[in-house]
Amino acid sequence: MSQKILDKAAELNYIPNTLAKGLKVGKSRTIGLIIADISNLFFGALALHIQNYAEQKGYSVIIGNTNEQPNEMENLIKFLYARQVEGLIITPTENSQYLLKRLMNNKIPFVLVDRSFPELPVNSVLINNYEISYRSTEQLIQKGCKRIGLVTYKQDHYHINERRRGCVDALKHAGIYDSDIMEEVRYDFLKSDIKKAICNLMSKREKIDGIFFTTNSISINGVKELIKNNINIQKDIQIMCFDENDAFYILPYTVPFIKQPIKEMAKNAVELLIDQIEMKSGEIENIVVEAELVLNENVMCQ
Amino acid sequence: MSQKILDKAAELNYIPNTLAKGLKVGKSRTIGLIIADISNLFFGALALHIQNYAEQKGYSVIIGNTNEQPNEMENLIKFLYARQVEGLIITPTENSQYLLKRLMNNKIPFVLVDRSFPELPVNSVLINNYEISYRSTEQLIQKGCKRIGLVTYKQDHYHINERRRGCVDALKHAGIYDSDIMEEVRYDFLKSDIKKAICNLMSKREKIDGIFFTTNSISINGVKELIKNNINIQKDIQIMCFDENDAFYILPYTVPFIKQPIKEMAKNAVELLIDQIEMKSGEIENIVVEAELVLNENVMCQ
DNA sequence: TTGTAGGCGTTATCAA
DNA sequence: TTGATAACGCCTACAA
Repeated sequence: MSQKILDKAAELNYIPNTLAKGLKVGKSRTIGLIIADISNLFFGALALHIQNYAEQKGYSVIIGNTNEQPNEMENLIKFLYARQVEGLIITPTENSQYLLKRLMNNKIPFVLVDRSFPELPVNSVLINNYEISYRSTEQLIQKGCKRIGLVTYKQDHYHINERRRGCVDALKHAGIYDSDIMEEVRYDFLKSDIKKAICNLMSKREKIDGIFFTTNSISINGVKELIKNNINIQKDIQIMCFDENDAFYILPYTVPFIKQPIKEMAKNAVELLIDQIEMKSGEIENIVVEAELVLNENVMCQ
Repeated sequence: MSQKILDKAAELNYIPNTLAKGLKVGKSRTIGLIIADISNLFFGALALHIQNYAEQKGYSVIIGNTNEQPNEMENLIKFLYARQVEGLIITPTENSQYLLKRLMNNKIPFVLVDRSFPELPVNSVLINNYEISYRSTEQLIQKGCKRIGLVTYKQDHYHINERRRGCVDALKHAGIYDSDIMEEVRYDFLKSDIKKAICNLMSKREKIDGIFFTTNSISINGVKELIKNNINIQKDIQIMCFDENDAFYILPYTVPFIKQPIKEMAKNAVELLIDQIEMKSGEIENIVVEAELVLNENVMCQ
């Protein structure tokens, strides 16, 4: 092309209109990100890393929040579809399978992150929930715990149930499983339910000496509640938490936790989606990234 | 219009192409959000609230991260401009005034949040940095502190300097200001510099009995460092932190902090920008929202 | 190499 | 009311 034109374009610092370009070539170079609960630190970090990787690959990200509501998820999909997103990264809400099926019928590429529905043949990026929970529970047992309780959500999410199953299996394997100290809390009444759960656990005749928390929100609130009740987390009871939190580094004792590789999850999700979009792969992929058990003593001393 | 057509459209569940519409009417219904440091919790929360409010108003948000680098900010502006954003919400980096002037010349609507340059006539949403810092320092003094140190960033951000000035003025007013215990840390060497700063402060011949931290990252790391050094925050020293953190609720003692009204900042920024975009107002506005001093005792008991 | 025409999915305009 | 047509900014394709 004429150099003069290029020069003049540079001089006027011409920037092509991505929208018009997109309209013509049928590609928006935009992906949609559907997050279940943006107020949750884990999801916030995930969103921002996904955003970062996508941008590196030349894609914009439009983020939306469902507050765990399937109908919000439905609205969001419409909103994003109208904006011609080329694909979606989704942390699906409960009972949203019908929406995913619809996406599949419409041949819209998407990848699930953090959560999935094992009965659906869809792309996903998950952590090894069962194994890491099993191993972490073993860790508690190794520390000498003989009576370990569990606090989990009363809901039907595969990834959470896997965590529970991992913990329960480890307890059974050690011969110390007791269904009486498995507590369930509701998402919508988290604080009050955790209060009750901790109260229940601590008032058992046979004293509890360990607790496994299956999510970060449960962990934080559980630890708060224990402290409020003047229970010495190092001495009276051992705990195992999900996800990192600044609070754990600040406490005068160490709190072991399961650290999810958020960056890696983000990277995998973005790459998998872009592969789908750019037709590099038509295969369904289920990527499992490994979470890490952080015992923390080392961290405090670093 | 013919009802039949509408019916058929609904049946096929037709969703208009927002991009084509945007191309035609010259409006993308998208705004750009430029964040200085997305790994910072404060900015993360801010981003997500802005995202939420904007969506409520029918706008999409494309978020970008500058890592405090002006040249990244320049790239982002191009990226967003190419995507026809109708306006920008920006947490500007240091020395980015030239970029803002360029935006003004090009008549691109934008709003600064959290940070601003008082010498530039631009829309902004800030908190009352000076006043809240002054009042918070008074609070420390009222608690009985006689020798209060400060840890702040060694950088030229107006909002941070205002916090420092508020603290210093309160100390001067009480006749206990000592420039020898004002510590500066570098953003790029935060952890090691804070280690040094705390070490410096604690080794003074005349013992320190209070510290004012001017940002959330400084606060967290400062508290960590104090704990690591076995300094009893309630007994040996009083502190004042910026921004909320889960960790503060979990500690066995109470940590007073300055709580920024993040939601309100987000709401104001979005509304102000949309007013500008939709020409409801051509006036420059400088909105100041009030931060809150949280003394925490009440929170622990709730 | 350079120029021209057509079309992507809308909306606005004008004519019927 | 309805239908036809042009235009938004870009890209592709074909022609000169």
